[in-house]
Parts: sequence; C-alpha cells; structure tokens
Amino acid sequence: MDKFDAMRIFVEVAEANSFVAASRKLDLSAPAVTRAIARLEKVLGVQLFNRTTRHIRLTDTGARFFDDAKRILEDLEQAEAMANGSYIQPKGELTITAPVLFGQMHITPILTEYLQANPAVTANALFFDRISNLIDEGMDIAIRIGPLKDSSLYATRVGHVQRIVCASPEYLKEYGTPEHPSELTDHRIIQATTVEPSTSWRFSSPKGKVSVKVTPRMNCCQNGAAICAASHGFGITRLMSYQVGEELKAGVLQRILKDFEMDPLPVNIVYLGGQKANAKIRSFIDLAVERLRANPFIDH
Amino acid sequence: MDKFDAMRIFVEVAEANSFVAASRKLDLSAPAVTRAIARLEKVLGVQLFNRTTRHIRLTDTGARFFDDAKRILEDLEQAEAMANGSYIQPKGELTITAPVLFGQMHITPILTEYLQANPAVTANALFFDRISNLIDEGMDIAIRIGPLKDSSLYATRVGHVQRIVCASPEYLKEYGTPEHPSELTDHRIIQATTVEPSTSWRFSSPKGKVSVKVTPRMNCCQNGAAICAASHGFGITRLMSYQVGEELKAGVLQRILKDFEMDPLPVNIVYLGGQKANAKIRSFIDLAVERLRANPFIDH
DNA sequence: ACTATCTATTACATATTTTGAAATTATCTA
DNA sequence: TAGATAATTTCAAAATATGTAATAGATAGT
Repeated sequence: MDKFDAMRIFVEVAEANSFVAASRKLDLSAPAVTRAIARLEKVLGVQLFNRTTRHIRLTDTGARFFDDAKRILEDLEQAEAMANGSYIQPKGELTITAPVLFGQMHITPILTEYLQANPAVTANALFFDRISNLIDEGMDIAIRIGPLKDSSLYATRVGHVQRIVCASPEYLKEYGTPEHPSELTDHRIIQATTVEPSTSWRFSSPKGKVSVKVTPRMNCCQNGAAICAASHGFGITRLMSYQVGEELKAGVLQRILKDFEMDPLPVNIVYLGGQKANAKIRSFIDLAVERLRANPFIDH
Repeated sequence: MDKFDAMRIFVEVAEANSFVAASRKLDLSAPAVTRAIARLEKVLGVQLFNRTTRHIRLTDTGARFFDDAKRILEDLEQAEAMANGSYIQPKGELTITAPVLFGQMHITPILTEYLQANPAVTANALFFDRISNLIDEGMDIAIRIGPLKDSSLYATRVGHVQRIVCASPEYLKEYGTPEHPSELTDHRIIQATTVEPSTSWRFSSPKGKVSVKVTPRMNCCQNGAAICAASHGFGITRLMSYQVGEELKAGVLQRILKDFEMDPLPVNIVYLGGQKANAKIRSFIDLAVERLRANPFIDH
C-alpha cells in the first residue's frame, strides 16, 4: 500500500465526511477507500474514524492526524514540484510571532507583500511581547529581539536595535537636555513597561555600567502610548529604536544620552530546523531577511 | 509502488552513497533498491543519481530532494507517533486560569493529580474573577463560566452551573422564606460582587423575566466571605451553584427561589488552537474533562 | 412499525505488482 | 588484461490490490 495515497484518501474522506463520497471524488471503488483507511488505522494502531454503517466521524486523534497529513501532503507536493522543476505556489498556513510593535510596524508590510505573492497561503500573525515556545505553540517563524537562548532553533540575524532614551525637542528646550544618566532623576519620566519593566534604567559608559533609579510619572503598558506621550512633550521615555524610527526622523522625538546606550540587541528571525524548513517557510524568510536588512530603522 | 518506502530507500541510498550498502542496511535485495529509485525518478521525471555501474552520486536536484524527503519523513514519523500516542511525555510549564473559587475548589485537586502523574510538568495556576486574554497572558488553558465569546478558541463543555439564591435554615426560620423574588427587598442581602456585580438581581419565571433591585447590607468582593456570612445566618446571598455545593449538601445553606433561577451557565474548558494543543495541554484537558464531568456539584 | 434506501464492510475471483535468484553489463583495480 | 564488484535486467513465483457482488446495519419517510 502506498502510505501517501492512503493519507490522501484519508484527507478526502475526512473532508467529505463519507467513504462513498470520497470514493466518487477520487474515482475509486468504495471498498478501496474502506480498505485504505482500515490499513492506515492498522499501521497507526489507532482508530481514525468512529463509524456506524451509515455515518462516520473523525476521532480526536483522527482530527489531529488530519491536520498533520494535510500539511505533510502539501509539503510533499511542493518537494516533488521543486524536484522536477515545475514551480507550484506555496500553500497552507503560515504562523508567525513577533513583539507587538515590531510586528505591526515591520512585519505586517512584509507579510502582506508575501501573501499577495502567494495567494494560496493564509497567515496567522501573533504579535505579543512575551516569548513563546515555537514548538509548543505551533509557530513556524518568530522574530526575536535580544540574545537567543534556545539553541535547538535556527536563526538568521537581520540587524540590531537599541534601547534608546528620547523626548520631544519642546520638552528638552523647556527642561534642558540631560547630559548624563544621573540627571534623569530630575526629569518627568514615561515608563514603557514592556521595554523596561524595572524602574532601574541601566546604561553603559566608558567608565563602566551605570544604573539609574527613575520614578516614572506615567506608566504605560502599551508602547504606543509612551511614544504618544513623549511626542506630545510630556517627558522622557525609553524605547526600542525600531519603535520610534519615524518619530526620530521627523524630529518629533529626539534621541538623547546616545553615548550611554547599552550594547545593541540583535534582531533574529528564528525558525525550526535549518535547511529542513519547507518551501513556504523558506520563501517567507528569504523575503523577510531581504526587507528587514533594507529597513532603515534597523541597524546593520 | 509505495512512495513512502521509496523515499526511505532513497534517503538511505543517498546517505550510504551506494545501492548495495543501502540494500544490506535495509535488508532488501539489490534489485529492489535499484527499482525503487528508478521508479521514484520516473514519478518525479528527474534523475536523482548520476550512476556508473560502479558508482553513484546525487544530482543537484537529488540533493535538494534529499533534504525535503528527510524532512517529510521525519514529519510523518512524528505525526504517526503523535497519533498512536507513543511519544508523548508531557513536560514543560502549564498555565491555567479559572475563576477564584472554581479554581480553588474544583481545579486544584485535578491539577495536583495531574502533576503527580506528570512529574516533568510544572504548573502555574492563576485564579481570578476577571476574564483574561488567553494569548496575551500566555495561558494554556482557561475555565470559563458563561457563554463564550471568543470563537477563535477551542472549547469543551463540561457541564453547567447556575446562579442560585440561598441562606441558612436558621435565617429563613427567623425571617421567613421568600416565595417570590420581589420579597427579597424586605430581607438582609449579602452581595457577592464577583458573582452579581450589579444590585439588580435578575430572575426568570414562567411569566417572563423579573428584575429586583436589592439593597445589600453587606458587600463582599470575595465570594468566600459571602458564603461564610450566609452560613452564619446573616442573610440571603446569591452565588454560583458550584461555590456552595458542600454547604447545600450539608444543609448549612438552603437553596431558595429555585423556580425563578435564570438559565444555567455553561462551564467550558477553553484552549488555543485545537490541533496544535500539545501533549501537555491535551492530557490535562482529558483529565479535567473526565473529573469535572464526574463532579457532583456541576450539573450535566 | 415497516420498508426503501443508502452506507460501510466482507468475500472472492481476477488482475496487477512485487520479489529475489540468477544472469548481464559496465566500471574500476591490480 | 583479468578479477572483482556495483548496478541493472530477466523471469517465474509469490504477494498484493482491485472491482463486482453480496452482506449487514442504520436512517428517513410513509
């Protein structure tokens, strides 16, 4: 028996929710379908369908295997097409995660471009500021900012960003521009909790590390709110450089204490299994690397 | 031909760089190997190996297909292992949220049982009475009481509970047992704010909905305090049926106005991404569903 | 309650494919 | 040039797959 054929039959049956319907669609006899499924179940040692003589229904494991089978068949189809040189469009579901603002600002445009070019792919963009487990949560690709820990993953570095301190020119004009981190204690501070959860802001200088305890007048659990408040001249905040690229360029915000910034944080595209990633994932990564490397708000 | 077998043979041949060596390793005859590869090449319409009668060497497309084939076979192996359940040993961190009292009374015992059975899992139980976003807060599983809104989540219904009105027999003896919601205005009311945040208590009767404005003598933001106060005969309170199962059974509290109770509220176990739910999550859900369905304080 | 109908499954004879031993061909090494 | 060995082909036996027809079970409509 060809296992892949059996899987194709299985997928068809599961979608049609009927053996006969699937047999008609696949141009097979009904017994052929029954037998294919029966064998698959025997090989797996698991019931895939609950059946009566008139109805069938996927079991829980069946439903899980259905997803797997579908993905694997798609993957196989791609691989075969690749081998014989006939290009076929990637299809299926692509799940990607990134920090909230990074995702919104820098990944979304890439993703829409990718989706436009690959109409058969549906995307799942999960932007949040906590680190998730790629495998557990079924992610295909993650954007990570900062040093990497999990070494079982493959990563491509696309540049680096920095924690920067900034305020609006109006604010600085009125209250003065700090020349040393220690002066921050006298200023109105806007705290973006996702960037810098602690109220000790750490800096580095030629003379070594400096830690300054700030007392925020405003706490934002949303970075966007901190940007907004700082732009309106309320005070000084600390953010990621990629979050305020536009504002810095437009002069709405001004970068200060540049000489005391900590080491830059790498930006990585992280994914499972190196060259083993399939066409869908590889093609997205290729595009993303290219676009992110060309992104003026990410340093290289 | 079984394409799956053919691919396995192909991978083996490519790794051994020899047909005979692969045949020995796979316990097959040499012709079987030759034929399998020949067929695979025919199906793909592509040369996979350059061969002389004495040597073989992967072609470029062969090398690429080798990577793909290996990945697909691994993926399939995983999927099969997943299906027949042989691989799963849950491990990692499991984060679960539930309403405070529901968690304390009904989830904690299940969780401890689960942790005992799965020593490699650590749990994070977050019990609070506000609804949190599963994704944002990194929850794996949530227990939700009431109708579900977020349809992007998967849910398994385990039963239903009700808002019930109750008081101690002593109190009822002294002050009388209300026969209609409207009589509540004359009674001492203990308000459990998390169950019924408004002071309008809504009921349903054969004649339609009834809303009664109560004036609580005591406001509890902790359900446990309301239970305690009612048990001591202070007054009438309104709680969830699962919160006072023991008290009702022991006769410490007595359920009143039963004919005017609103429709029952479903109890659901909610989790992300069905097929992607991993062993850790699935196994907990399996256990929790079983235990909760057997729970006498939850109706079915 | 009964029957017609449709679905899944089994039985069985037939057709197809797969198999390995042996023979063949080609290349490398000594 | 001969000997050795790898890949391939040949061929008959064995294994497998297939479709038709028959069976069994469930449902819907009368």
